[in-house]
Amino acid sequence: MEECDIQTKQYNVPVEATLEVIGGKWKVVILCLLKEGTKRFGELHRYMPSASKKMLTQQLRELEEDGLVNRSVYHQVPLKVEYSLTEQGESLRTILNLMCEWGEARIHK
Amino acid sequence: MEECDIQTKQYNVPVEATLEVIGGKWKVVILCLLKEGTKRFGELHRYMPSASKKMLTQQLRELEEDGLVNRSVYHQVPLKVEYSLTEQGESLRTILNLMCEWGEARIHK
DNA sequence: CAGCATCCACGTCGATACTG
DNA sequence: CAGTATCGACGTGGATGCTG
Repeated sequence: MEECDIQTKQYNVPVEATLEVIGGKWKVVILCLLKEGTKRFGELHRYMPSASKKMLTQQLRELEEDGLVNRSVYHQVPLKVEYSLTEQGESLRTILNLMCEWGEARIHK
Repeated sequence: MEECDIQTKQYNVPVEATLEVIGGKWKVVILCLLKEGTKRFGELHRYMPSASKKMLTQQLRELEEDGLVNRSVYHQVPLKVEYSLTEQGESLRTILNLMCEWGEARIHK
């Protein structure tokens, strides 16, 4: 991705700005898991086994850069890293909840 | 994509079922445009010029197959095709509205 | 106008192996 | 445990030209 300055970038449809940060392949899934509480890397990975560690790391890094997710490292052995929603991430809670509910409704129909 | 039977497919996180149908690169943008009213193919294309006709067609077809979008063909010359939300598509309106608002808030912050 | 068919460059993503 | 590094296959998606 080249330049992505959200301030200068032009959008014909405002929702494109939203997709820019949560449009990644696994991002909404990650956010849905984190809205239930802080989680460690391996824990996230267990919930989404079809995402490789590489993918998971990549998506988490981007979410962190965009200010939606917090990353806390505990320098102990074995290493421990925890992920959680930032305030920005929390502001998506309503949307995430609705998306989850919509999915459930679609499965059980 | 191979088998995608939503009834038999297992999801660790229910939102995956949602992403299965609206996770495509341009689907949410299309749905956001259609929630404002019926639109023709060319009209949609004008609102999202960075999506090729091929891409737009592909995404519309998938949305149609998943029952979110209606396709009406008027056999006149020149040909006229209109797209609109189905009832299933309408059930996403709240989510789409919130996503748009969230995007606008992020742009103007 | 609203597509479809074809070709092909490019980037994404998985697999594997290694590290602090 | 939580990653990083590297390689290479594959699929996505752009460009172009044609059609009902």
